[in-house]
Amino acid sequence: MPPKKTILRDAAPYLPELTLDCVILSFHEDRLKVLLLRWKGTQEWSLPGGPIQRNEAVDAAANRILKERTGLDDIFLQQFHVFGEVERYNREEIRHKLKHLIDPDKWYERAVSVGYYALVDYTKVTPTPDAYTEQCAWWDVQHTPALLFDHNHIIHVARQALRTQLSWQPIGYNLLPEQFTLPELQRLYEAILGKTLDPRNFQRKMLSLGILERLAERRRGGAHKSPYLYRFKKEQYELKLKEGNLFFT
Amino acid sequence: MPPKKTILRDAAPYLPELTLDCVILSFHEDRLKVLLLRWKGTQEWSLPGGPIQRNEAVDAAANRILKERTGLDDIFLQQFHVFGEVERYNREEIRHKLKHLIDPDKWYERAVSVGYYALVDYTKVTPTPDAYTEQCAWWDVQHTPALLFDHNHIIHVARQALRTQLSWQPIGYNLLPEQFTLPELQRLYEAILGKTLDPRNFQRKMLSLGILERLAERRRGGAHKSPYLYRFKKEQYELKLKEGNLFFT
DNA sequence: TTTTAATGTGTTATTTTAACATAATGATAA
DNA sequence: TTATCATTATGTTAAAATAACACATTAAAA
Repeated sequence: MPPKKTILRDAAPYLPELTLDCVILSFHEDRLKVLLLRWKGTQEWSLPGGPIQRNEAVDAAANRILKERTGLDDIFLQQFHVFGEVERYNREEIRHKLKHLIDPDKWYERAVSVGYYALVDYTKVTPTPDAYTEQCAWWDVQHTPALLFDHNHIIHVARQALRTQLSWQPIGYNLLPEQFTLPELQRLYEAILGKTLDPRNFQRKMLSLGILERLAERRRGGAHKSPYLYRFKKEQYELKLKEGNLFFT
Repeated sequence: MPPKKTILRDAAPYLPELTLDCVILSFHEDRLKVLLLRWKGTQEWSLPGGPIQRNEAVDAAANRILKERTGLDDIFLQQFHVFGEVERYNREEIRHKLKHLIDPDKWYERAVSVGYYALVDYTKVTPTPDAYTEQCAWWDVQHTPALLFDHNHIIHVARQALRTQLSWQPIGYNLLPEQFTLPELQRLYEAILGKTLDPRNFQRKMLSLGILERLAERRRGGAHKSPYLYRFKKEQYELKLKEGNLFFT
């Protein structure tokens, strides 16, 4: 491989050949949603992501991207996999689809990507495109379009990781608004686990963990019996997480 | 940051600023062991690891390093964390300690490292140093010396990951020789979990999983009642793993 | 006022776990 | 040759967790 444009690359503020991709998930109308970007002048979508600055921790870069795309700070963000294959995707195809947007030399190199997932409150996000894209929107994670790069695969791996980490991570805490009902929490767990749960057993188990506080209010407006509102007792929640005692089947 | 030696670096067969570190674990005399390297002309130890080739998958690089240090192929190898801090360790200190061995310019850059752990059969390993080191040896994971770089920290994180993944990974399968006794398997689990288990309950639970085959032979030579030998039923083991049903408390 | 479907609470049988006891074994020491 | 003793194998039981059920309550809509 001949050296090329080396001065330019090394002068760049970014680490070459290392990127990250963020699977930003939320929960809305009983569905898991993922935040996607549409590239300028195309109908092509991809995950948010990008390169890492030379003087920036990888975790910090993930937080920066999360902040830029959602407006949110201090959010649960978890690295879940490194995508380090040489031929992660068809680079020629990307070069063709995005040729009007990017420097072909810059994007033609093999890159390793660190995958992160973030769990955010749908109602608090302001989806914001980046310099290369013109639309940022939530997609039902079950019905994403064919994405650029290997991003469908990355989403798949993220969801697997989320399922196995469900017991050790503060998952409800970040995906739901501050106040929520038990049926809402149950539907979140069902969406992540991909199976239905018995509401009576779910309720008993959740409450027995001692991490929920029932409020005086109920959620009004539904067609039927109005459910109680709850919020997480933050200290107890984090205690349980440390103990690894939120295992859920 | 001024550009420097850019031609040289880009011509290099390795990805700049990306490395990997391997926490190679085995089990011997009831203790978890980790494979460490001693650097030439020093008393300084570190984990095996190194850079990734431009045309090489990151997983392939980990397998290459594992093979070079142990002689083993086709071994369970799991990436567990990306160490992406800017100041992972004191680079000045490393530069001083290893100044007789390395090009200071090359090693003075910030690097991101992908952490892997491997679980190997102690009896099958031939510890082999690399070009920079003159000794490769097993250390009790509880009593490692102060290591170079952030490698004590990497071992710590690897052990945490191993504990939480104990239920979903084929851990016994790789850490033990083909034939083993139930007390040996129990002591392995105790070493990983860091706590003692009740042998009666352990035995019943293990056997109830249906992944062990009892052999006619017993292990002779112990001072007391000779225990039965077992081996894993590979298909059943992998089935259980897929189901995520090896949870162990 | 009735209907309807979602919510909250309750019951029970089964399974799993935790805690504890004891018999069998086989080299070693007496 | 026999007794000793630590280790292994197997057994028992109470407590806890889980799974699979039934049913009363509620609030909007018909």
